[in-house]
Amino acid sequence: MKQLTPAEESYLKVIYHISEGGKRSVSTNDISFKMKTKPASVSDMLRRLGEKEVIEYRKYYGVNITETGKKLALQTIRKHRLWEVFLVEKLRFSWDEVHEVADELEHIRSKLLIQRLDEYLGFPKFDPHGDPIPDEFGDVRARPRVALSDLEVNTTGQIVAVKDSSAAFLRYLDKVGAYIGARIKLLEKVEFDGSVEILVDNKKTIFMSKDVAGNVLVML
Amino acid sequence: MKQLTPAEESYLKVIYHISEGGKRSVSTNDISFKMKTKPASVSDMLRRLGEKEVIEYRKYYGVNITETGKKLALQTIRKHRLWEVFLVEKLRFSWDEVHEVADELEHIRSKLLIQRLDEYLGFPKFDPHGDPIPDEFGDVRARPRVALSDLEVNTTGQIVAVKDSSAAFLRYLDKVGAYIGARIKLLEKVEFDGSVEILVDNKKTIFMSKDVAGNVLVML
DNA sequence: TAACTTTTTTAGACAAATCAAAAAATAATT
DNA sequence: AATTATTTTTTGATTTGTCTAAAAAAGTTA
Ligand SMILES: [Mn+2]
Ligand SMILES: [Mn+2]
Ligand SMILES: [Mn+2]
Ligand SMILES: [Mn+2]
Repeated sequence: MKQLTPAEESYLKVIYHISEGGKRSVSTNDISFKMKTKPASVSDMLRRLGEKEVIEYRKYYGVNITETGKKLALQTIRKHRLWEVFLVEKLRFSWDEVHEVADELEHIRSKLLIQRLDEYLGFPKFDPHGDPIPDEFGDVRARPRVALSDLEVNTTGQIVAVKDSSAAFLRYLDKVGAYIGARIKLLEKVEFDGSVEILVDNKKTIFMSKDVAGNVLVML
Repeated sequence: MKQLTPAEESYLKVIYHISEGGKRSVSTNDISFKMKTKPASVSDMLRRLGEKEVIEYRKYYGVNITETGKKLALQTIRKHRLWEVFLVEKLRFSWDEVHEVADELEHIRSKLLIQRLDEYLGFPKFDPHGDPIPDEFGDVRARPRVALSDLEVNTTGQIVAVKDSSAAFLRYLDKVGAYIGARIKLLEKVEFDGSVEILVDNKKTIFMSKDVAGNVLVML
């Protein structure tokens, strides 16, 4: 019985994402925050996910995702990101509009659909936010990336992803003219507040607060 | 409260389709057959749909769809058919593979998605089975069509739709070489069993049983 | 009209997903 | 270590969607 319901898939995806954030065990509260549900609902869901053996659940001590759980989560993430590419590349959505729709589309269950979509999109390796798209076996080829805020002055690089992909943040980046693929050079870093000044495509200078720069990921 | 759940949308769509089939009131049994659920489940759903005023429900006497119900059903049908076009035109699905996937995709709720999909597909007027795609206001421009079995000998026409769009039937049509858009001429009609012989694209002759011909729709 | 058949509804149960309120366990602080 | 604060789980309810079995209504036939 490895078949998950849409809700279970969503919870598992969230658990996977929090796990990847480095922390050892994932807490009920963290999940409830990300899922926008109450902790009581989470406890209930954890019991079910535990029964299906996609997580290891020790009451009061949080959860750890299992290997099968990880595989399943990566399949959902793959679908989510492929749909995001579709929405942006083919339907002219902007990168801040795709997330909610992809959150629905990711639960459509058809192997053929995803294979064909992947092919149709030209087997993309990254989604509109620069996140890697797992292959059909759940393998992700991650590229080394560093926060813009951690760069040293005069270093050059390329914006490859964003850490925060909330609509508000993405629209802000649009406004200031930062985008995935942009060639950048760190011109100045203010000691006082950690804010930075960067040169984009050898043309335009942008100022960013430390907070913003910390959510922009760069490949050297 | 005009928002329907996916299940409610599916029931309503089925009720709409049966209604269009000419019958006055739609029976619980007919719905249960099409929905592949038990009559008891249907009764329950009819109560809910009645409360939401998308159908008029008189216990024991079947249901009639209301005007608002019709509007909503047509929106779901629009989405279903647009997705079918997408699957066939863009993802190389064959016309017998699209139905189940479209039945899932049709419930994705995003106005923008459907607008953009429509635009991306070039505002198609018919789906892969020749059925008309309602516009965003629920208007359908139906074209006059007649069953191949009702044609007179020597009449010419064009195959524009199928009445039965089960995978088995569609694959059979593929096998014999009948397709939407084919120019045909009725060569012979056997009195004995109602079977017909047709000429396709002035090239190939096909034999069809009365049953098959009755499910192929032609425009003169 | 009465008896039988078919259809439909009701009653009672269950699984999934959610919540609020209360209880229990764990963590933090004096 | 005892008290307080926080987190997590439990309990009990609710909604949606489904089922089986039983009851009721409608339709058909003799
Ligand atoms: Mn996303
Ligand atoms: Mn993304
Ligand atoms: Mn269909
Ligand atoms: Mn169709």
